[in-house]
Amino acid sequence: MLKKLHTPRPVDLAADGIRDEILSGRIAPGERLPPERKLAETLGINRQTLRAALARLQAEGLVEPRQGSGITVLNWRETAGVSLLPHLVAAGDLTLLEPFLRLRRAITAEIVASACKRVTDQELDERDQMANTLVSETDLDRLAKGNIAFSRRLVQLTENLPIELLFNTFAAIYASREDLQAAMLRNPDTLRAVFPAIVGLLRQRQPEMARQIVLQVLTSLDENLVAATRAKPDL
Amino acid sequence: MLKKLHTPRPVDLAADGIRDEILSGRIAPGERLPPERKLAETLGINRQTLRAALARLQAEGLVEPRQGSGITVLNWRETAGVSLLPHLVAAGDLTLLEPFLRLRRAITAEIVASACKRVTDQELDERDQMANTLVSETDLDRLAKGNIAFSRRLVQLTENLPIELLFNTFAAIYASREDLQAAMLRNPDTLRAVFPAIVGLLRQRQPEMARQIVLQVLTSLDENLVAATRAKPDL
DNA sequence: ATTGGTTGAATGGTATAACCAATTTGGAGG
DNA sequence: CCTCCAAATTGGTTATACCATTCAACCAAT
Repeated sequence: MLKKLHTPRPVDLAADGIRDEILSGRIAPGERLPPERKLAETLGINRQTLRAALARLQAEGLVEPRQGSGITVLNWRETAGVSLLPHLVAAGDLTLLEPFLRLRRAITAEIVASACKRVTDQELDERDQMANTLVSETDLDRLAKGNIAFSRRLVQLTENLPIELLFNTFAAIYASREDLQAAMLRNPDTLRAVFPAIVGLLRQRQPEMARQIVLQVLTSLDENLVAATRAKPDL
Repeated sequence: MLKKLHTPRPVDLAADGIRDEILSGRIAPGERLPPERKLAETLGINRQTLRAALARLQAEGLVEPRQGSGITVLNWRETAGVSLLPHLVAAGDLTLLEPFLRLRRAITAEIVASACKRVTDQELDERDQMANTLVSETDLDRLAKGNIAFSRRLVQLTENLPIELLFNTFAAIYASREDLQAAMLRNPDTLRAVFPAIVGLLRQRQPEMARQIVLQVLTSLDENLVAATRAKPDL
């Protein structure tokens, strides 16, 4: 049940390669990529395959082609969307961890606060049961999966589609780097303690108080995580 | 200086068409798209062009092709990223406004709180000057642009790349629907009053207090905006 | 010399056809 | 009924040609 390690596809190699050129700054914003025909020859792939790769980069907000003119490299810090985040963390930039966690806990606080307003008694019981199952979960892999599932259910409670989509991007980040998830599971007890705590907050139905508590608690947890990864840079 | 209204390109039409089919639910998650060859013929375009359109949808997390098997439609509520948001609001779903604003103000509060910790005296003076310019700005278009610029500068203060990227997505939404931005400018005075208020919060350098105030104020403003758009559904 | 339009090259967008690679399907053989 | 293999199905890639847009060089008229 290991990862597929099929021969990497040309389109993936091309997209990753060009993306790396842009993100590293070796191709500056405002510059233009070589013409497709030339670039394809350089990369040793067909022009159509190259175009497929370029389509991805365009969707990510890194480049903008213009017929007759060329393909200009955009200033991705001002044009790229959150979809770029998984690629950035995949590149291994550890300084992204702290900012990312900061964003995540702001969102999480909003989620819990919003859920406080909408949660029904039935939902409360279901989450309570789910939390009880998770606190006694010993298998770390299932604990991680349960964490995602619990969080997603919480998100769905808010009936906030934009937040749901943002959560999906977060989940994609975890998926792209298992080591990140592993780091979060370094001391599983703290994670296990989170679920009942959240249920307790939901039960009180005091949104703003819940928001502040979540912010406080997560800030403390995240600081530990950052410190731990700094000590062990193998993440 | 109007919009280019060149003949819409086949790849755009195809991508938008298929995306709409998926988002509207006419193609259910788990189902498979017709084979590329057949679908291309149906749409009256070439297979390569169709593949370019499919590449976008894949980047957005709507479909997942598998060689030999077919192209399966994903459950986009669980797989799509925030990059889908502009397309959703472009589709005209007004119920998205309130959730979106809720997310936006949670982020904004985090931005201001984070900026409180990092702002330098020099930055403070520059933002103060910028705010003073904006409060007396009468041209609505320039006010809107100044708003974006002011906000972006604030985001950059946080030195939080994930939040920067998220902000870019928000900016893309405004760009995709000018009417949304117009709605926010309906009573410009409230917007103009925001800039000095934020500078005042930065000056106090009390992050958590700033967060709560921003949340309170924006909640009030956003409620008015939602109510206004409900009254005038022309947004 | 400046302005204006024209022409041609450069470059991204689309079309057609063929072949490769992974998957699925269905029948032969046990 | 099960297993296994071969053919059909389907996405991935290559090759080639042509269309549409942009831009620069050039030329002519003022």
